[in-house]
Amino acid sequence: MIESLRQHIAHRLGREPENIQQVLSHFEEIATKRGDHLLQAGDVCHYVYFVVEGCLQVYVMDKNGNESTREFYIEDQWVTDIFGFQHQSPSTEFIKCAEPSKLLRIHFNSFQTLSQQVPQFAAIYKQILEVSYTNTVYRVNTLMALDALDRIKWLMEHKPKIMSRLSSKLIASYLGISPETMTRLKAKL
Amino acid sequence: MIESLRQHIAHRLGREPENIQQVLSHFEEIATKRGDHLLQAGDVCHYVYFVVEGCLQVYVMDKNGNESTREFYIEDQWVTDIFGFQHQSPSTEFIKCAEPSKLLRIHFNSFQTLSQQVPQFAAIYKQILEVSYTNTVYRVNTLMALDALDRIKWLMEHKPKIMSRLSSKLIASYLGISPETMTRLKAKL
DNA sequence: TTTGCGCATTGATCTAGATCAAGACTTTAC
DNA sequence: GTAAAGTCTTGATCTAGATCAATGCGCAAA
Repeated sequence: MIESLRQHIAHRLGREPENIQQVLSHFEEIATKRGDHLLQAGDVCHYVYFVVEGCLQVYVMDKNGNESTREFYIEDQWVTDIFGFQHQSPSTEFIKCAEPSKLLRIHFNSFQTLSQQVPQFAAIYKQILEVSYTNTVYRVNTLMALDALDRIKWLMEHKPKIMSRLSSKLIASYLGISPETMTRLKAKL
Repeated sequence: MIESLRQHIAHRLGREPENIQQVLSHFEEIATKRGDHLLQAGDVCHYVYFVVEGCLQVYVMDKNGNESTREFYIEDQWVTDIFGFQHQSPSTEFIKCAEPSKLLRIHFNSFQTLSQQVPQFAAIYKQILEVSYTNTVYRVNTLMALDALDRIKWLMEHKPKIMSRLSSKLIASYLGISPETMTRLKAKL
């Protein structure tokens, strides 16, 4: 399990750093069932998660109690509530397992230590930030500029794994449409 | 004009770094009129801009030719099309001056040089990335989970400067609603 | 000072997508 | 294996917000 993180890091840096063992030693393995929550809105997020296997859903709850999914994270991706984690303040988001998952997690304290002491770790964090920011910018633009049908097409083209692995209901909550509309629009593809 | 960037950097780092002059020397001052474009979709974005005075609008065009504004940037903020800039690839976004503005810009080559050679510059860049990412995450969540009226209230509370400085039309394009709806909802506040 | 263009407002109408409801199907739990 | 719960689909209806159209109002250019 930790092996998959080792490879991820080596791949990101283009080589395996000499202090990789020090980095890996701060991570803890956990296994979850579908539906398990890793974070509830209002709680402080103490961890960054690395998905070894499975899928995590990050969402908020609207005033009618509907889930709006900001993002899904699958194998080889990093997940946290970035603001709440950095400031160790209550989160506005939920993190839930959309599939039974195998995860590695690193605690805030370890994260701080590694960021300061291991330049390679800081470098990876910067890379993750850039990719995450870039993705989120696209997310805003597709939400604003595309209608429901084009958002479905966008997802099929850009995130085919998400499209095929998850339930229509979850995908609808990611696309900002109701499950019924999802059904009807899929017929038009 | 460059003085404002000097202060911004000193403030971000908590002190004025000894090599500040080297950093500042890579920036070029430009002044713009309202409506000037700094980037057109399809072009490669060669610069990162620092807003000394004024306001920049970053937007995309939907298939009906409507502008969807991803973000407005005012004094003391950094602007670029992050993905296109980093990869020096054609942009999907436009950057336009929403007000006559005074800007400092740094070219991609200089940016690369400073990132590699000046740790303080890299540190500031990481800070900007974190803040930008955090803001964009909130943007996705407000777009998805709030209705039009609540998005207006959110903007008034969290970005009062934007709300009071810019035209209703521009604000509507940021909130993802039509100018007519904007007029009608403002009456309900 | 005039001309004209972009913006704001208001009213009338339209529509994409939501909501409500009901039946069939598929997982999950014991 | 059966009960219970969640999911998918289809139909009927509703609604938030878009679009179209007309008017008045700044404000910028000549």
